Amino acid sequence: MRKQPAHVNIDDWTTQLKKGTLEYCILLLIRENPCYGYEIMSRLSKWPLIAVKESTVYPLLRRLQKDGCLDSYWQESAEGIPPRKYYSITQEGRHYLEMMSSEWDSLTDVLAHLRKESRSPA
Amino acid sequence: MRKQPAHVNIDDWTTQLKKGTLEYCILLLIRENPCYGYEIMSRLSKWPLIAVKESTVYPLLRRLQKDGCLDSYWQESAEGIPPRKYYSITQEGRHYLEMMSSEWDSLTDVLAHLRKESRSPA
DNA sequence: GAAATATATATCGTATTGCGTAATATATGT
DNA sequence: ACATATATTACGCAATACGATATATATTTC
Repeated sequence: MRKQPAHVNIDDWTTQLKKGTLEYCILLLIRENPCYGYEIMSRLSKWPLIAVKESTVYPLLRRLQKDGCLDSYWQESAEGIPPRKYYSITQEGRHYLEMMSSEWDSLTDVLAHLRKESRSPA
Repeated sequence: MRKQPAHVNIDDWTTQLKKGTLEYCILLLIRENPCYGYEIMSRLSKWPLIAVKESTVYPLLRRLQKDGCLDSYWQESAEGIPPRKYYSITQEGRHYLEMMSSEWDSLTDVLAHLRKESRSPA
């Protein structure tokens, strides 16, 4: 059982804000070079806002592969390090990424407009 | 029962992208002038990306009031038009909005960085 | 030697959100 | 009589991010 605060919590909001955005960030990372899950987690966690845990990144990668956006292959690592599952982007993934970028541009436009609008006095 | 496509769908993605963002948009609208639900729905629907239905905007307004970000009051309308429930922003709502704007700036910074990074060839 | 840490992947269950569908109520237009 | 516009509300579903946990190996620390 967890307490349900009667007040807003900015951390809860940023969790919601990540929905969809993480998928976009991960495809942007894999777009250039194949990546493995742990690597993605480490690289994204440099920005606190989009930091992710294992329980977020691994299911997301599997889903993107299931949906045809990613391919995967196993690769042995140096001694003592477990093998890594690399994900690479597919043609469909690149196409999807283009649409995402277009929608992202629209969203930032809308927000820029709303933020400016609401600042100007009536 | 609904079909579960094995491929990505940009409309499903934009639905996820709205999570959290809609809350931000609505607070930005109410920030300046008190608004009623139907009005918010109409105004947001001018941008296809953040168009909302009644089933989205009314629960959201109630939640924001429950969490202390909004106050509400009923007001009679012109003849024949049902009374309207107006929502106005509270001090806590304004404070929350400031934090949201800060997080939104961070998010756009991260995405701008990732988009630029992944375009440059290795 | 035992314990903690880093690397690396995976699963289970939960909370929250946006939304489809539908109900309710009033007045106007056709 | 029927559709449309205005306005609010309730029910239930699908998807995502995440906390907690499990597994396995090698290095570091006590």
